[in-house]
Amino acid sequence: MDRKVEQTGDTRRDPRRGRTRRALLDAALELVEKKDNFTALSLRLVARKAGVVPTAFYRHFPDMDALGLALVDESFRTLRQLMRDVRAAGVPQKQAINSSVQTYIRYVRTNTRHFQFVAKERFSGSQSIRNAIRQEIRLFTSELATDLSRIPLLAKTSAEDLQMMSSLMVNNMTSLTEQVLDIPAEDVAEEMFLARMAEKQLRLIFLGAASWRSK
Amino acid sequence: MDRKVEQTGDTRRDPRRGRTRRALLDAALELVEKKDNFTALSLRLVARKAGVVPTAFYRHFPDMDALGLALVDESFRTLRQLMRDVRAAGVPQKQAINSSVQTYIRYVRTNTRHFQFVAKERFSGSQSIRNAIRQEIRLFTSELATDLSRIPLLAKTSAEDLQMMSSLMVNNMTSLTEQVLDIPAEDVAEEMFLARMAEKQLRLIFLGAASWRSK
DNA sequence: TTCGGATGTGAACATACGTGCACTTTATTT
DNA sequence: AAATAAAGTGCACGTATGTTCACATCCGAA
Repeated sequence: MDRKVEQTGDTRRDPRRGRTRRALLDAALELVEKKDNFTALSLRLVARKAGVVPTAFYRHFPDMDALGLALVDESFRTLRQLMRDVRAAGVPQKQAINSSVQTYIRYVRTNTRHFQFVAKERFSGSQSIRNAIRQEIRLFTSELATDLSRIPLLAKTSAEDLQMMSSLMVNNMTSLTEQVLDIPAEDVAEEMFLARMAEKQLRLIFLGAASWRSK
Repeated sequence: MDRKVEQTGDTRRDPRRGRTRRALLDAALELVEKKDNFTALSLRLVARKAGVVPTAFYRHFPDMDALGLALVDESFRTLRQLMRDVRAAGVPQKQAINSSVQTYIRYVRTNTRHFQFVAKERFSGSQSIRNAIRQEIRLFTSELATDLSRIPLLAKTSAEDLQMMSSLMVNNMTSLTEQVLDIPAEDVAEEMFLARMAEKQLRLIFLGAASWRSK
């Protein structure tokens, strides 16, 4: 954030910096797939994969943790983009559930490495990374809750109950994500099965929400 | 399992073996809390914490991965015990949901370290550990599905839909578990809030299941 | 063209790790 | 009391890691 120069010619001076920075981020993402873990990566390993000497790492990040935080940021930036697109198309009604799930799965597939990273680090990452991820998910859930409040059927549902419902849906999406990541990309049959299950689960949740009375 | 001697005097010869084995397992569990990760632990670190020289480790496990698998086994053994207790008390009806959630949370609290371990390694552990955990959860979900099938209201629900519902509930439990683990044990207010949310979510799921028609 | 800061390099350090090996200790079975 | 196998020890090795420092190279600004 405070990285950019205050002058206008930032893009002309940065190409080199930008490139190895990207290379480091990509190297880390790629290595997370192979080495089970982000914590399991070493600064030297990442630098090596990025085609750079270990000490060059420090020119871009103070330590591995900072790199991890950058990855969290990146991951949710793309997710937020998706959310915005979906929101622009209107809140999914029961009819639109199926296509939404399909879209989402395709999205997860095209951003596998970022989702893998988040799924893995969500609970086993460093303290700061865990916090960052949790914070993003919290935000995401809240936004979904306000989306829900605009559905006529849920117009008079209490704020707490809306939050409860959206967290239920986010849970479901999260779990779907992790299941999709856990099967090979070629197994389309299994993927379609997962999709059908997720659609049913979402539909069931909507059913429950429809007949929900605050008690 | 093939560890016990075939003779009768197993307990007289084993105390030493049994004790350091336990010490190693406990050391690992304790260190997982501090070091974010099981993969982040080193054989030497665990041995040190267990009060034993590194090479002694090999007398009990071929490598760290084996230790991890033993921990998975242990964790789910206790969870299965809980399941059996609950089942003995009958499948929770709507009235019993609240007390079930309370019971479960208390259970998570008294077995924090095992649950922490599973939550962390579920996605970021080694291949074999991930598989072991997934297998256990799958089994757990299936058992819950057959439990659900015994509820009169769901008597004529298809097997697939039952599976779908139980996985929805397991997701919810999983997420509750992880949320409970993420707040300090002293924060009873937040814990009660989580409990109330989880109860509502379960109730909503039951509501949805009740008005579920196979399509 | 020259200058200066950003980016990348290379060597070196202390430290930690996994594992192999020959050994001592311990406790039970004969 | 002697034998034996399991459990624990101590030492050594090759390898990997994070971080330091002084130095080289690049490239836009002056």
